[in-house]
Amino acid sequence: MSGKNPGMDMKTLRALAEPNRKVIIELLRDGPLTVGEIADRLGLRQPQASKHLKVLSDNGILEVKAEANRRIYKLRPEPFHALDAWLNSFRRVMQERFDNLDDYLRELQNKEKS
Amino acid sequence: MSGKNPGMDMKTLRALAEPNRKVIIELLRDGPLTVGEIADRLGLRQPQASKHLKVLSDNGILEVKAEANRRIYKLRPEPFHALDAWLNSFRRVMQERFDNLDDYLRELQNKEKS
DNA sequence: AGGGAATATTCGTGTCAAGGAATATTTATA
DNA sequence: TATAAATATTCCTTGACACGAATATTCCCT
Repeated sequence: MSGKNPGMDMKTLRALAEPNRKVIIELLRDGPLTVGEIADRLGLRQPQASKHLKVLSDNGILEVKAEANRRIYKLRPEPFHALDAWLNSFRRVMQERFDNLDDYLRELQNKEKS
Repeated sequence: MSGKNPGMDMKTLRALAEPNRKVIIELLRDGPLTVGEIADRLGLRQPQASKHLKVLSDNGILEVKAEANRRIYKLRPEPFHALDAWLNSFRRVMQERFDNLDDYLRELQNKEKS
């Protein structure tokens, strides 16, 4: 009941774990952009840019607004909140005040008595 | 100078973006474990577990301590700090007080006057 | 209406990584 | 010392996916 996990989506992680997509996201940090602009700044050809943008949208990381000819992509906050929540479940790890291998070793010793 | 990026490692993201490895990490959140324990709790065969653990160690996410027969794996705090720092660079996005598509559209309009 | 942007989609190809099975290595134990 | 436990490594196969090139679609403008 209390220890319910944030439950980070694999979709999000997999979508972010690609170099070009990561750069796209970092670009969009500073505001929405069109496909063409993104392709330009990344040195990508338009089709590849579109494909990556599709992956990112399909996974809920981006949202699109059609403005006539152009499609304007922007970041959605939700996945970042989710990632943040997940990351928070590692607070103990980050504070390094959690392990003490020694405790664990002692525990192992005990189990061996069976 | 001031706007230096956190510079999130691709290695870290790629390592996390695999279901089994993500579960491994979530397991180790609660303390160090041996290969066998990890394999058991994940329903993985030992070789696969070892391989995933190798990927995670090679990317600096885990560290190993050899204790006789066993190898005890535990999380390293650094990559989580890095991820946290990177995520923080998306604060504006998470607060949703950043875009206003309208501003961008106006900007587009201006550029079109050339 | 027609030509040209801006964007999306399809298809084929190559690469890379995860899984399975088998084997090697180290250490404990009888 | 022989055997078993714990872990790592190798080889092979298969599936996913990123890229390139080409094409389709939608919309603007003259």
